[in-house]
Amino acid sequence: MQIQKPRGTYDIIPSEINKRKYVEDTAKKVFSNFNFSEIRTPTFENTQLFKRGIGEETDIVSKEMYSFSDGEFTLKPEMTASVIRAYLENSLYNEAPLQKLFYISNMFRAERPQKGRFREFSQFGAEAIGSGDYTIDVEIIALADAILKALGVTEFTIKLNTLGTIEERKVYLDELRKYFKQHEPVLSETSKVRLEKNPLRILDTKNPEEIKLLENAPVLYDFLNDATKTHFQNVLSSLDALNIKYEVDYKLVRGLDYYSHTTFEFISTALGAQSAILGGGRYDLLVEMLGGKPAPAIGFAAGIERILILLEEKAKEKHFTFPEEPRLNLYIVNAGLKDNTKIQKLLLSLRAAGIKCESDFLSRSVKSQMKEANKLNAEYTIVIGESEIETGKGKLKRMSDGKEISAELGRIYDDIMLFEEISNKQNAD
RNA sequence: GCGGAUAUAGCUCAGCAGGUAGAGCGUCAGAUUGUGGCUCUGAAUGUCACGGGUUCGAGCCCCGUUAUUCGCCCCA
Repeated sequence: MQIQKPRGTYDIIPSEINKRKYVEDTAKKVFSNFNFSEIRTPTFENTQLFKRGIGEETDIVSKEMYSFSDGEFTLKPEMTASVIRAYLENSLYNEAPLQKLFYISNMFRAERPQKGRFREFSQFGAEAIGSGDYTIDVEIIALADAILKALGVTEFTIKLNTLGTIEERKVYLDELRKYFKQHEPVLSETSKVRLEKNPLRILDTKNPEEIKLLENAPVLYDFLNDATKTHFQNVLSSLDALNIKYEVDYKLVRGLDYYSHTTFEFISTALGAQSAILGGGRYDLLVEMLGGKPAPAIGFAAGIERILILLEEKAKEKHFTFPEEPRLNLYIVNAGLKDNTKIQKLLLSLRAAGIKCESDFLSRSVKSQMKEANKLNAEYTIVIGESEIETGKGKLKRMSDGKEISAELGRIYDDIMLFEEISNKQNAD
């Protein structure tokens, strides 16, 4: 048996790489337009960072981490904790009061793979650290929205909620606990555990009986104070003004402990069980939890594989095409030269001039090389054999229409330019 | 961690009452002397996922393993 890739991982072969590049490049462009700066952090961190930053009781930390060296280190399961750690460790707060950071990176979670879920997966995301102003909430949501739209992803719904502050939530959680205690027999085993540790997450249940229970459960929003409500309403009215459509979902809770105030998810209608393509929210306490001077922050992360699934489906239905890699400019056919250093010399000078070019390395026939040039979608070909070497001249052929002009081997670059010029003129006439 | 489905050439798949495999696409090579795309001709490639069992005989039946996939949990 051959060795296979580990479960939940994938190879990106050359014929597929353009898709991923498209997503990454598009995201980068939009991040840059929003004046977010890229940050990169190590692939693994001290396990303690995630335990403190994400929360011991979360699924990610309690059962999905890839840890090694006796648990000392862990492959990063998400980026936010790492970014905050780097923000603190490099004292970025001293460089500017507001840091707008973005990342594109792979993550690791030991989950059971299924559609749109892998053990090694990629996210792009942003973190804005230093502002508690609602305007940055809007900026972050608008940024996420802009990237998806720039990518050509349109079939999604933005769901918004506010989780308030810890103090507000405390009061609410007591009420919620009381409510669920009354109905404890109906609760599932996992919900019973959550009742003790994090009752908020029961709101996230998919169990039909529990959903029924939720209808009469106390609603968090009723327990929030005016400042919190105003913050949230300001976010909503700004989004209205920006023409960004959303749905408020008071049952939207997120799986990570650090969220407060605004939270959101971008849900696709076309993805199956893993419908969230992007998620995020405000986390005003995380910086302090990780040992820094308190700083409010908000961020999001988007699943690249899930976005790719959506785009691939659109491409299949011809509603979308991925950009291709730049084509080969020139293929030099070796017509029986045993010593190919002359050709390689040519290749080198052309490549140095920015021409993407290729020749034969299999000693194949002229015909085969022409076929190869055609397969590679080369713009031009030139056949070089003994006589071309002697005369220093050859015939430059344009593959799109088969036209040829004579070219000097010493100045193929110029001849290609000349070719374009001549035919442009002809087209103009 | 728990359920369901699947596992035949690089890809998509066919195969049968159980008699040691086929198509299309792709790849490669040819169709007169050093020139592609269309067409035609030909070729290569499979321990039919792995291990065991039933049988005179298994890709096809049974068991196990592994992998893939969809779902539960949770998340991007």
